Amino acid sequence: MKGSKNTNNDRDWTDTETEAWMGLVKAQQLLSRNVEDELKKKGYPPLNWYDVLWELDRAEDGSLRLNDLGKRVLFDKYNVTRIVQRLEEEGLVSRTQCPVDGRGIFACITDKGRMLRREMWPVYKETVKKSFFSKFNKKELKELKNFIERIQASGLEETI
Amino acid sequence: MKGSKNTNNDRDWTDTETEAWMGLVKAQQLLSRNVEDELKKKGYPPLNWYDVLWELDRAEDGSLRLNDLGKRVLFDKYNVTRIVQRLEEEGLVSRTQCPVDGRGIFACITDKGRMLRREMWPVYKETVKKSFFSKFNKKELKELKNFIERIQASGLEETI
DNA sequence: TGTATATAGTTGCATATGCAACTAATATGG
DNA sequence: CCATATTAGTTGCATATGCAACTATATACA
Repeated sequence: MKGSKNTNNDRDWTDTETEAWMGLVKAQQLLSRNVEDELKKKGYPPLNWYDVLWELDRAEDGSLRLNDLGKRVLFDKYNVTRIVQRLEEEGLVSRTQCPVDGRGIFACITDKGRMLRREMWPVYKETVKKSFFSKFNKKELKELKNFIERIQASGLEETI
Repeated sequence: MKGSKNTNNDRDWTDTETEAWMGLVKAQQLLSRNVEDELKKKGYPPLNWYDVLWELDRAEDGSLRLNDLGKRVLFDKYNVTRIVQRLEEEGLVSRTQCPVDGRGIFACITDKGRMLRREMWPVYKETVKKSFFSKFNKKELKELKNFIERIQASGLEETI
């Protein structure tokens, strides 16, 4: 009625599976939180903003349809509307009507936006490097990358 | 002035690093979202709740100090207060004063709470199995687990 | 012992997110 | 060309989260 491994007719995952899953979730949460905290500590905006700026910065002409942007950063459309609105208020992004599709709106990163992203980058970079990359050598990292890519590959289809 | 790899004096991460990092973040977000959606679709409460119930269910006596609980599920303390409050309103958890530490509060899972968790489990389980475990064989999974554990190990210290 | 400091938990207020209903524009199919 | 269904984006309202200030207990230490 007790024992250390209690309540276990849940034993339909192996320990390895459970640990892999839990590990993945916690690891990502921890790492993201580290970055988030670091940014906050230095007075920068949240990770969300960085992600959006980054996607825009690297996109053709520094701009994307809200729709596309949303897919890339994995935000729901109403959140895209809102974050872009906030970014616009800060002058980091501008919004323009799409000429060919009357429904479409482009978000376009401004110089100020590019600057900000560039300032945030070292903080981001160093944190991830310290708490993630530093744990692996080149070969391992490549293996890890390959593993992770396999998850994603089909994860995407699921969501469509 | 253009080219496909633009804006790149950010080249202080290798491609592998960038992809590993981005992959990790996106993969976890996608997977969690899949689970979340599946739960919602079947009329169950959010993943948050599941995580809390799970930690309590497997804990000694089905109860934990809010503080400990928070550490395990990676919530800030005010969010612990609140989620436990909501769970209590639903009769899934009860709160009791800690006898030895006057500041401490225990959250204790109720039978109803255990039941609910058990009902949610198959949904959770199947989703993760389908979108995660199914991509790997036993050996690979173990490797992946080991990788991930390495991140966590030190990630935790960072946050203390 | 008495004072200072740290820890556990809560709460008010501001902000962010989720949901569902809405507008406007495009695609589809007769 | 018209009626209908889709898609992009927005918005009001409810809920959840973050922050900072607060209470109460516990610990440290002079």
